[in-house]
Amino acid sequence: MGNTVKIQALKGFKDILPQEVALWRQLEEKARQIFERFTCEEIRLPILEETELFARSIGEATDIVEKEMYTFVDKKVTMRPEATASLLRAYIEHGLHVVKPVQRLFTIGPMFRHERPQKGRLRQFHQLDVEVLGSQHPRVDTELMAMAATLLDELSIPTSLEINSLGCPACRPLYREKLLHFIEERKDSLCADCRRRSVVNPLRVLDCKVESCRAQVEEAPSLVEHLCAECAEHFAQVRGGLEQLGIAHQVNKFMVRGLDYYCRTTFEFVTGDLGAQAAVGAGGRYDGLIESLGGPKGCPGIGFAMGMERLVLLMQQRQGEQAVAAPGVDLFIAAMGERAVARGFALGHELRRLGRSVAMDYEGRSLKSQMKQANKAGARYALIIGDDELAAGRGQLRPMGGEEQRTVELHAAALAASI
RNA sequence: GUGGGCGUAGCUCAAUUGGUUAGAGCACCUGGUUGUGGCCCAGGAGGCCGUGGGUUCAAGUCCCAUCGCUCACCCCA
Repeated sequence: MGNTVKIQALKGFKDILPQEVALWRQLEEKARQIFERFTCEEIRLPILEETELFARSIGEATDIVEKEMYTFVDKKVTMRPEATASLLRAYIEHGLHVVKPVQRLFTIGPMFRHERPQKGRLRQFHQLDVEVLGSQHPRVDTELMAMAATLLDELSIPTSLEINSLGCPACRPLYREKLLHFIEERKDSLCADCRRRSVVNPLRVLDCKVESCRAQVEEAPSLVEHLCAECAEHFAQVRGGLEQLGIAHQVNKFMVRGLDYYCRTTFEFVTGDLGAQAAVGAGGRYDGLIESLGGPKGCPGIGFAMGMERLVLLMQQRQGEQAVAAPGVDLFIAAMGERAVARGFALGHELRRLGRSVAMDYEGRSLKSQMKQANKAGARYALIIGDDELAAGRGQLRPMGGEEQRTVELHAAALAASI
């Protein structure tokens, strides 16, 4: 031990310890329950995909593809940095559009990005991901946001919903030109990052956090004012739908998305309780993407992802560190002496086969110590077996709640019935 | 990739202007008369003070380096 090198988890990779797992399960169960209420079906996807898939969908020039992917260079495969690409690959590969004209799918699992970790941001992180494929109806957009809002609401996580429209290939290029012109005019007074953005991804200048940039951007031409007739109508209907359902939201005309594939509706659920990581969920429409990945022509899609670490952090803030109920132990078998332990061991197995959770200590500790363990394990009953009990074929069944202890037959079926 | 903060027991933290065997709480183990949990009491175990150099009679404490964690920028869920 002395001179072995300590091995620890990789930077940005975290163990989720038993105590925390309870919260994760709570989140997963609630998410599945609500997604299924909105008739979404679960799909499970591989973690490794061809590198090409992500390069084509997310965009060659994005930070994710440029420098954050975990790629096996020699094999040309990558650990997924997000779920949409994989899900669409599966959708196309299995011809799911033929099976049903509108597919509602969700998936839950780990994603990988080689970023510098910080609060609410890890290198292996987990997302809830929902995609609706095959419809461009604005009600679908609304429904998806309604579903996310429902989940957050039922988790008691307060957020605000911000929406915007990014236009489509018909109107965005025109807007982009205008924006570039606007940026060019005041290039000298923008921050260094924004000057870089103006080349790489001009829309990003809109959501710069630097105060001096923000002030100027206020006067920048906005996306929503330059939408084509179809996009404007679509956006109006999405907003109308949200109002109809009573879902609070506000238009943030400076909200853009980092991934190339988004068009029209984009949205973000934001919180002020996570430091710099304000977005707990975000998504948008990507009508051209499926076709560009080799799917059916003109097939539209929309989806969103939620960061589970961020949700869990917020759940912890809401619920405090209160110990979530440990998995209940029905019976703790406290046996003294080798023969009694042997008998208890066999009895315990039978009880487990009968569906009871049974704990036992094999270390030969004192009865007092075993009772302490039973208490700590949260056992509902303790069964005490010693030489006397063994001889009589009976044991002492002690309810841990404080009720009177009684003598019981050492038969699994009888015991199972009384605990 | 760039900055700031922090590294002492499993966890949360103490340790005077550098001074001798580095402490506490929680958790853990064993007891508090025969074989009975929670509360209480007593005892025990548990640390190369992140690592490596340096200054000094003397370093957990000061200096340098390095590694790690963390927050923020960037980017994003």
